[in-house]
Amino acid sequence: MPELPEVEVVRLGLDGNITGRTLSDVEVRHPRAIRRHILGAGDFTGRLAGRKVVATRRRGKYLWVELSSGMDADLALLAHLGMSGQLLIQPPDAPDEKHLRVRFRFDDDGPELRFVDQRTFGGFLVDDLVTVDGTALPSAIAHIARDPMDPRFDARATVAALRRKKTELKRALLDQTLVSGIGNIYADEALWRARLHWSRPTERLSAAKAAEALAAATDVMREALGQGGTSFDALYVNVNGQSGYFDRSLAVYGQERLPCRRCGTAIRREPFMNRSSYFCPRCQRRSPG
DNA sequence: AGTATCCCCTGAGCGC
DNA sequence: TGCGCTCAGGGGATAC
Repeated sequence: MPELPEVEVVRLGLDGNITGRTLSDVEVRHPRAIRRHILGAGDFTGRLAGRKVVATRRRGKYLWVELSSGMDADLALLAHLGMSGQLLIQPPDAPDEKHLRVRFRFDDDGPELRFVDQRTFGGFLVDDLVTVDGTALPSAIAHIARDPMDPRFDARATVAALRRKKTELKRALLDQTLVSGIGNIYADEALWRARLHWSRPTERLSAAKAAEALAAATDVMREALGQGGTSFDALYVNVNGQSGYFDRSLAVYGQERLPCRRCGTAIRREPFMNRSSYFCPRCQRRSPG
């Protein structure tokens, strides 16, 4: 469940299901799921056993759980879902999923947490918390910018930073060190709302239009969160395996050849960074106008 | 230093 | 049927 709304849906599910519980056995079923934990599976499981989940957090598309650690320094279990990762709360006797990569058991023998990930782009690490700009973050994501749902997100500063870049607007919106949480779906939706073409050079963008694009991204992600996120298929589900409904509200993403909701022109798809950009060729011109 | 491309993986859908 | 190709809500590691 990759973009901000989907990750937040997962975080909320984790919060209600594992906060206050203590980890016991952790089973790493696929090494790629912990490839970013440099010290390996033994260290990973050893550092988690006996730790209690005290909070769940998110920045952009990353989420983590803060673990009580007694006398030690504060620790976090950091997760990224990649393209196809799911975090599921399951009864211990539920059959293993085909792509089960990590199983987290708790000392109450209650429902377990499972990481299921078809493409293995997602994964975990146990990390130290550091303070960056007044906020505690796992050190591995110290470079990730605040996302638009962060109370301390600075829209003006982000607009200024965006306009200092020399790149295409959509690349900037996807740059997680500039603003985090926006992915391919919500970038396209935001650009459509702001009537901007994905390839608009950032240096030729007024502050007002940059602010509009950013506000549109914020709005569309907030709306998507309200609908439980975007799911086209069973890959994108909450911790209980349920899909969100925002796919019904998408104006352009995945809508190639369908009429634009504003002007009726057929939505187009263009190659973009080995993926796609969807846009309305009439509402979203390459040049200002 | 900042930006752009490559690459990691599995599976679904399509044309032939 | 099966093969080969394209495509998929990501980001890090390199290359320029």
